[in-house]
Amino acid sequence: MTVSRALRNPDKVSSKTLNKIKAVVDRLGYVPDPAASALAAGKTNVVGVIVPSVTNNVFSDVMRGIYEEAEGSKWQIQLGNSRYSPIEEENLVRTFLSQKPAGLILSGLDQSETTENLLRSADCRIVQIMECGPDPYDMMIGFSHVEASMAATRHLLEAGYRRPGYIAARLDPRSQRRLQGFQKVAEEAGVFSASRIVTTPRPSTVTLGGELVADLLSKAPETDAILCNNDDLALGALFECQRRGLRIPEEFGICGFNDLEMMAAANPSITSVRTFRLDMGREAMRWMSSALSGSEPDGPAIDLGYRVIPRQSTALGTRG
Amino acid sequence: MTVSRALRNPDKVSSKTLNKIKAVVDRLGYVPDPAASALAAGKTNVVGVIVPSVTNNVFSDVMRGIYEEAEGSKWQIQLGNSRYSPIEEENLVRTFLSQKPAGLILSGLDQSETTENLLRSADCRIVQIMECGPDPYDMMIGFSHVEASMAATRHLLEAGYRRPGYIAARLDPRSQRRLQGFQKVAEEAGVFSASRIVTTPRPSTVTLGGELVADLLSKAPETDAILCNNDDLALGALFECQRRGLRIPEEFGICGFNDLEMMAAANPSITSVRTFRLDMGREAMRWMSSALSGSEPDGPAIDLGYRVIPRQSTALGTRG
DNA sequence: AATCAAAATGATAGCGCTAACATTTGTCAA
DNA sequence: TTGACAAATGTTAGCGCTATCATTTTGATT
Repeated sequence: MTVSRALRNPDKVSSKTLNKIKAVVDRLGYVPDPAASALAAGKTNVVGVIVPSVTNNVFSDVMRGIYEEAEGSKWQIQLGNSRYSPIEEENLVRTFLSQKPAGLILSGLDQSETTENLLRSADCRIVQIMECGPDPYDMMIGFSHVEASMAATRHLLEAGYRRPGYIAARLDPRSQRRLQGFQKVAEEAGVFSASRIVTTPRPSTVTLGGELVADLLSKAPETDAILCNNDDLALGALFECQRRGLRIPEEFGICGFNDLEMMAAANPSITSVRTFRLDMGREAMRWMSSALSGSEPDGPAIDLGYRVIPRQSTALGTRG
Repeated sequence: MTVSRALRNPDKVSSKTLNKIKAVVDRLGYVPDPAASALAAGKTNVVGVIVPSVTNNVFSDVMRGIYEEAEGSKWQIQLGNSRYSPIEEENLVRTFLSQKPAGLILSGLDQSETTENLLRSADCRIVQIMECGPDPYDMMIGFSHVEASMAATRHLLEAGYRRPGYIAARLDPRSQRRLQGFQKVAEEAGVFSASRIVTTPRPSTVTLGGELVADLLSKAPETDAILCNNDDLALGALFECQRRGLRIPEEFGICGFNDLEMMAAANPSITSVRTFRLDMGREAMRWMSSALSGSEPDGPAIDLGYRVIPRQSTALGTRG
């Protein structure tokens, strides 16, 4: 028993015995069995993380933030990949909960009803990431996708573009909201046209960005700028425009979303909406840690915001 | 006991009782406690995966392959991020092994001595990925980085370039071997110059690709082509060359490594060495599954190879 | 030295499952 | 009907920890 204490709570044990124990542990190469510990204590040090994709740059940044912050702490990250499917998400939540995790970090607001019930009655701390919205399960860290894309659309209009389009691949709920933001601002400015929206259920790639732009230009050749649902599409769009000899930004403006590192390096550099993915991961894990160690975070939710980063690809030079 | 059997091994139980049990399980919402199971059985369904980076495109493809193949099986993936550090890798191996995993998938051949000892005496199946080499712990799936970069270098020479350079960021062991391959072929062809090699310990980004090319061109302005340690650098190099007005491929050839999807979409499209990352992940997990269910794979190791994909960025048109 | 509270350590039971073996039930041939 | 054997089910113990409470030790105070 004293050994158990020494290993989990060293300051509850006198330094003399502590040293003795350490020596023996070293000599024997003893490592506690987490399964036995979990069984006896009825809880684990596992923090489950559920993301819709492990390939996507956006989520890999978030994950890196989480891993960085968990590094060196007692919390053990376990990753689940829901592949954008609410059903797989539900299964993952169930699996994770059966492990009596200390906490759960998951993306978005759009869980299935069953998942929601599971989570509301779950005996662990929960951080929702990627979005801000009402009625969090517990804690929430994200930003408003609607507002972010509204700001991007306004930027296009302020830059002087008058016939903006939108391209998007696989429309997950967050992408939907970004499209809504675009539509709202475009309508308010009287420049909205449904024919300038091109989407596909296929997952987004750079190549697809080119194809979507090609589609868009054949359907609505008057289009003078696009807001892209993400940066991969934006890069593909840039390449396609260059192949067509369209001058950017003079004849055609391009704005991405997320501001991946490559956007600044492109030629011309590409305007994008910066989102704070690494910070989101870090903050989510930091909140989780402090909640688990008893100190409640300030509020139930934090909005990390966004920032439109104007670059050459929309630098038309004329104003409204 | 019959319930335990019914849940793990349904065909050891009569269909009558099985149905009864299923009904009750459903009604009660019973979910087995994995910790208790692990403790009693002395083993788990966990397959630990250790990768050096979760952000890197290369590893995220591999991970996706692993997740796809594990999907629906009883094996539970647990991911560890060693962040290119042998010490963190050692800790992860220790942590994973304390969980009595069914298997371990890890990258590369360059474990620390302690890690190697841990793994050699580990009571679980092991698949090494990313590289092929001698003396596997257990199973091995990868390709030869030396040969792949040798082929890429030969491609540059055959395309007609005569003063090839090499740029690389953070030189992990696999990158080192790629550089060696370049050097070997270049030396054999009598076109090697150490001044045309530019490296940095910083992690690679698109921006960095531009900076490295700028460095290279100021140190060795005669350079007429580069082999890039990865595709991010290649893309950055392309942009930087375009900014400088260097005509590609006529004045400067660019070859990447990995053949990320965006290489084909770029303008001009970028030559790269295709590696089979998704397949590597899938095969690794497939081998793991079959090894764990008793059917041994054919051999201890498989070489997935590579393929140079010539594109516009090296299409000089002249031949050696 | 005697007293007492606080700190440190120890004893016991049990977490929920499964391995191993024991027992019961079912099936078929003689 | 009986015995022999396989299939199905049941019994028991214990996996390696930790919660809880009991006991001992320590150290400060009278």
